[in-house]
Amino acid sequence: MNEAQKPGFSRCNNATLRRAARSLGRFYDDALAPSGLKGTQFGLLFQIHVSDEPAMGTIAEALIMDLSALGHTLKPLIRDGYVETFPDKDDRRVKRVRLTPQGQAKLDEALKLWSVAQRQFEDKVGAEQAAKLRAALDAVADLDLEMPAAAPSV
Amino acid sequence: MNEAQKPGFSRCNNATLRRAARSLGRFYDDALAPSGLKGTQFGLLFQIHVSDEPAMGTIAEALIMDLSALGHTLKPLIRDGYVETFPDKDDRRVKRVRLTPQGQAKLDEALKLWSVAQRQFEDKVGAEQAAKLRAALDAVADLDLEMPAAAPSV
DNA sequence: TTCAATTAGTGGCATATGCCACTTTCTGCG
DNA sequence: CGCAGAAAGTGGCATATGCCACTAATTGAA
Repeated sequence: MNEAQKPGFSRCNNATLRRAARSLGRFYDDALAPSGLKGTQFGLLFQIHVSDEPAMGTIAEALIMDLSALGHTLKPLIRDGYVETFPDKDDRRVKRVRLTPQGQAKLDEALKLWSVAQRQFEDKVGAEQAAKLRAALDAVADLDLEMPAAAPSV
Repeated sequence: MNEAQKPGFSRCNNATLRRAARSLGRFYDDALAPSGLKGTQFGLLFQIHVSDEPAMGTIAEALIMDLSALGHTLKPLIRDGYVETFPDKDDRRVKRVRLTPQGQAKLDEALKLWSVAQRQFEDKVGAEQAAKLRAALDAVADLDLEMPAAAPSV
């Protein structure tokens, strides 16, 4: 790859991040394939699992994803019977989410496959390096980035 | 966010990466919004720009994306007149891609918006840190990760 | 030369994500 | 109490990505 190609391109933090995400995503997807889950779905099931019947908004916030996107992503998981929703007792606007027994089982199954990929990855880059990378990524994700927004004088 | 939530989740390198990508993606998307381009489209136009009438396969390889995905992503850009394709002179299977004059203009326009976002980001995390992060991400993207693939004895 | 295998793309199908407009509930204030 | 405004989701629409099956064009070897 000559000077003009990747280097110039990779100065963009966003593009570099997406590129890495596509690459790693395929790897984890492949690893999880036997379970029938995608990496994203696995992550979502796991997030639900470690939370306590979270509200949709809570999940969306934790994963930094759009609420409606979460709704869309949840649909196949509900359709396949891995997840179910129910209204909050005190606020009928709130919809809570939990794993079904099948969802729990599927997650357990996927966790085994995930471990293999995770270990493989960490063997390659080093557990320490991986942890640092994740920390850096979390920091980036939680940055309070905002466009100058046309600098309102007020 | 208590112990059970983000920390457990964020042990997954893939999930952490996607989360950061969603977050940063929105930031760059917002910045580019006035141009009408998404971050991905901007990246794609730029990649085409710095390459020399690349074949689709070449672009897909550089961006580590599926060839068919590239084809899909290219469609809106072609429809909007920013990009055009033409067959390779020597190999009729190969389809080459280039920016139209409008595409070039749009890229120039978007580059200004991109710079603002890029600068903003680097002011926050430090240019040095950002460069390190990109290097780490490129390293991850280019890792030769492969599943044991059921260890074929042959 | 001829045909099997390989290579480059396409189209269909499915998930991943976002934004926007709209509905339903709540909340807070007058 | 009653209504304006906020908060939580939904549905529609569009792009982002991948996989698979299939077509067209090339290549390599018999």
